[in-house]
Amino acid sequence: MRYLPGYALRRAATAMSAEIAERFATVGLRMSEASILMLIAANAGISAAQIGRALGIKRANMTPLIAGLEAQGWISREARDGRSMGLALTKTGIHKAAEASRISDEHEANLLSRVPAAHRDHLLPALQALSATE
Amino acid sequence: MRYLPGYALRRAATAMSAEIAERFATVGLRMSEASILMLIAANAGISAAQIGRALGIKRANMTPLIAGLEAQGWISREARDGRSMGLALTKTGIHKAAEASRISDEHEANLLSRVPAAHRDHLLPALQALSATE
DNA sequence: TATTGTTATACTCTATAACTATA
DNA sequence: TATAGTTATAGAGTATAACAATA
Repeated sequence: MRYLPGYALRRAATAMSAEIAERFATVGLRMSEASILMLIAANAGISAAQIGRALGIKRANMTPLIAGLEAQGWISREARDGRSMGLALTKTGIHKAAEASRISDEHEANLLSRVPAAHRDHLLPALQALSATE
Repeated sequence: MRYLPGYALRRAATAMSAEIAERFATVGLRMSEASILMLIAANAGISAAQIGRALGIKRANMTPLIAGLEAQGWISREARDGRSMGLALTKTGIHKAAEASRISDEHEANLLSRVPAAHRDHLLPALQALSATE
């Protein structure tokens, strides 16, 4: 069973997700929260719906996520127009997003270091071919 | 964000898992059920605890899975010793496992076909390096 | 003591449906 | 009509704790 690419893909993703989730947890973040903070850091004023589309999170599931980040004092919301809110990081949110970025970078570097050099440069393009929307 | 291997890994695994889940659903199977049926097909007499270890499913979560497969009439249980049960496929279970195998094979072939030829042979060893227990 | 199977429970992620307000 | 945000809800997957019976 281990020789099946699809199976190996799920196992590797599970293992790597568990690893970065554990790293994010050390600073009190879940993976979704860390991803959202980093996305807002790079795109101030982005809306919840736009984040959902970028990260593949349904609108209905964004609501409690955004509310939680706001309750922690990490993001602020300001009306863009009558129906959408622009999101931005607060001062502590900027710090939190920086922690998330540092952890993400460490994780990505660690991940790549575990792939034998002969295969390393092939991993990303292969994975991108699989998640390409047809 | 798309250029991060860890992120691409999660996205690819999510996309491929959704695809095979949809394929399995056409024959009334969930991914976990299909995996268990295929594992029993290749290892008659295996126990629930052994399956759990092989597939990364906790013992406590195996119980309702096995009960469901038995309720469908796909597997039978026979005492191996006083505390463990050997699992085997019934006649309809053999048919169901064969359907699962066919779907799995089709999915794996389709998956590989989507990876550019230059990267194809590198995917499996790269993924295996990531899920290797250290 | 360790393992098997079990029950109960809970958390996360994901999904759909329905609603209001606005573009 | 389509979009944004919200609420309620449900199904999976996964996790721990505890227990009885057995190895």
